Amino acid sequence: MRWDELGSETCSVARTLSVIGDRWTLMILRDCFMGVRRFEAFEASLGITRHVLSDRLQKLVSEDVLRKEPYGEAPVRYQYRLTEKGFDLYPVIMSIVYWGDSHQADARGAPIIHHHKTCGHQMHGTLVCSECGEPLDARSVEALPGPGFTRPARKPKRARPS
Amino acid sequence: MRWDELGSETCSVARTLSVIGDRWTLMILRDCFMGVRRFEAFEASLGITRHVLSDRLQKLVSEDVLRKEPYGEAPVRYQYRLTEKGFDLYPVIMSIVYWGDSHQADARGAPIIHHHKTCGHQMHGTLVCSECGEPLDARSVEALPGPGFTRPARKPKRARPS
DNA sequence: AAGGTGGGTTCCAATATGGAACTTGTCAAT
DNA sequence: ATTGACAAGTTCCATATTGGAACCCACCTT
Repeated sequence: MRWDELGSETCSVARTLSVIGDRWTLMILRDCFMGVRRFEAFEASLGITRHVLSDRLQKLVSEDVLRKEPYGEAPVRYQYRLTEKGFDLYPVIMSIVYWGDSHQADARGAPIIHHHKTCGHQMHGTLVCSECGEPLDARSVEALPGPGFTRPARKPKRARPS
Repeated sequence: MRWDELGSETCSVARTLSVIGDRWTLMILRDCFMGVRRFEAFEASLGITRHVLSDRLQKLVSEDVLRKEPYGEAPVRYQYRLTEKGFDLYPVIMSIVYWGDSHQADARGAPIIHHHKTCGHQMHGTLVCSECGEPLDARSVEALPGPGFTRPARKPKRARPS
């Protein structure tokens, strides 16, 4: 399966990864959530090549995750900002951050701590059940076919020449 | 910045992505959470090439996200299973699933629904504050330097020949 | 011994990425 | 009116990474 076919899979993971699942896109989005907006700022922050950055930003804009808006006048400059759809990726980023803090941090601890303005505490994101509020773990969740389910067309094993 | 340098960045997103942030790894992990264990089963499910699959499984094993265990006897077969560290990626996968369900599903709805055995409801994962339990959104969270923080060494802009 | 299976490796062509230089439009200073 | 600077890209080429298919090997089964 090639990368551009992923988006048409009957799987929300595949569909999401067809948008954000490449080498650099999530790093770009991390920067967006940190307030980075300008082309050169992404470049400096990420060490990504301009070529790839340009390509990824365009893809994110075409997927409606970012929008490109002009600002200033004469000279007009552009900034890339998260759309609501892009904002909704916050749980993905925060889950990634927490896993990194838990499992990939050096001895000193997490590089960044998060402060919840609503309650005033230092916190991390926790995934809970939308219905009962209990923390989720894989063992207590069953996956069942939903309304958009299509039985995967199992690719026939390539026939060996007989 | 090259891919193999990502892991040494002072950022939990970068560190996490150095482990799971490539084209196929998250798809492999999705399969793991769905109960796929054998080499050929991953291949059939993903349509990934054997070469890349082999490489990714080895990387995940070396990062302690999966472990390779022999089972059966004569012939010995192998299976790849999630470690606890791998299991902890569940929130990442579920956040990705929910975003895909919300924004990339077709008109029929989500391909998979989730049933929480603990409470008996159909549900999705929600990210909440670990302290107050309120749903999180980016606007209500401040990021501050933590114990493992190191001021990023800003790469000097390459000097233009004067 | 011939064929099947699981779990890989090897090889080559096609893609994608890294690195650096070049382009375009606009401003600001000399 | 030129020179230089800056933001935001594009272009070009060398190097890495993938996709696709074939090959390998140990161990069954018939």
